[in-house]
Amino acid sequence: MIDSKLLLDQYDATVRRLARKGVDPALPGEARQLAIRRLELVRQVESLRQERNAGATRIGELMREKRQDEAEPLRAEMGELSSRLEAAEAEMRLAQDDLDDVMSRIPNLPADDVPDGRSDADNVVLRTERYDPDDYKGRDWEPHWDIGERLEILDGKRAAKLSGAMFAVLKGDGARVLRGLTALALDIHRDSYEEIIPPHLVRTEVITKTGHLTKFDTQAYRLRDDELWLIPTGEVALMGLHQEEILNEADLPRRYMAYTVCWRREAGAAGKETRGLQRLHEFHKVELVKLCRPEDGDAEFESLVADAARPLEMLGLPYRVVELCAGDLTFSAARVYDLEVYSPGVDRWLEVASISLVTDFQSRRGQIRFRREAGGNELVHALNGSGLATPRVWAAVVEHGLQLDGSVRLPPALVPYAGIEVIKEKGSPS
RNA sequence: GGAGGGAUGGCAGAGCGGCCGAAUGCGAAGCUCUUGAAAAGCUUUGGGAUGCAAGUCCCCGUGGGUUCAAAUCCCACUCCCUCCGCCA
Repeated sequence: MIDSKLLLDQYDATVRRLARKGVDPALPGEARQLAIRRLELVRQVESLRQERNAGATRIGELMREKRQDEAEPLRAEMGELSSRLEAAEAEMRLAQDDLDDVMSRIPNLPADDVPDGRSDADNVVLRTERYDPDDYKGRDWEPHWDIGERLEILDGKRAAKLSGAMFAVLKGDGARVLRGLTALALDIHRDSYEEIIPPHLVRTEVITKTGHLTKFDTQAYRLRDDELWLIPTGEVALMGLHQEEILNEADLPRRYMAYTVCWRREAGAAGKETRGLQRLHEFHKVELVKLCRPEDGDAEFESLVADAARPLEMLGLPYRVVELCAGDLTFSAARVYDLEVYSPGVDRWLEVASISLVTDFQSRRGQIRFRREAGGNELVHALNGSGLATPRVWAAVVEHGLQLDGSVRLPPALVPYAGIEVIKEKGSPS
């Protein structure tokens, strides 16, 4: 949620900033009217309450002085006032609910230096590392799902038998590669991020306040018999950690990482772009989250991008950094960089990490604050990014490792973690 | 799943329907004293809304109710703890 005061104090500028994200001005306009209405009602209610309190105190005094006869008429008067107050309070609550409802549909403001644009076509490639199209000419490349089935490390048929489309079964060396990737990622960040193993089921309240559950976002799976949700990303659990807390300024920044399973309903049919491990209902991910002071947000963002790129560097994968334009930013982000790895098997860039500067958008709803040493409490700024999203990185490692004899050579950095160097076809000579 | 107990400030822990945003203790911060430290003394020490400010208003797990007036009485819910059962 953005600060509703912005709609009262800096309306025009706010509408302009939201417009860059493609928000119809009618929405902030409606919110502004509701905010004004709420303020009027708050003032009205408070003055009525002041009157009531004064009257009640007076009655108390009269009672103590045994002046019943004087108290009685006042008491009748106060009864009447109280019912007026009750009505005003009910109206105020309604106005507050209406305002919250509209505010929850307004996305975060884009950072001012985010490029203009409407869709992913307007995103900006900031840099490309280790990619040369010539490297991929003159030989055949194979998509990871074919390699996986051939080497018997990925079993799409049985995954479908167990759970349906967009699920995966990894076997043998395939499973070891996944386990190795997560261990690698956790090790890389062990000195700068505190590792957390959170619950994978969270309360409605927690997932709502992270902005991952809204009226139009039904990504998350819900348990039938309990008021709990399967986390769609570790971010939900990590951001939930400090909800309703006031941290000390000296304790910031907080940097957390968590290796979790992520579940997403991914409403919409399976198809060409979801083959293999490209998009799954259930996958494993190492997530990075930071909470920091507002003034440190930009620097923390830059270092988070570097941290997210580090595993790709170590694995020797060609990747590029893409800055999302204002119109393509996610709902709660002020700035997003995507890391995309080149997949020779499908000849596409696949998003393997998304790093977001969320500013105070999530902490406002979750009430995650910090106490300034100079005095006063403020909302923390939050950032999140993938430390390593296993399925797509798994796919990239397998596709890039493909050798002319059909086997797959793992990147040297992964070897100690996976415990193997080359994945060969079963029964082939070793 | 069954039985009982509880929820008040950073923590512990009082709180007759009005003088209670709330005693007291601990913790923390500042100051005094001291060569320094400790000890002692003094002071400060929750969150939020509204307002230029003074102030006013709200918050004692959450939501309702009774009342002129609720931390205090009533109802519902949630969570936590203990014991029993089940269990990796």
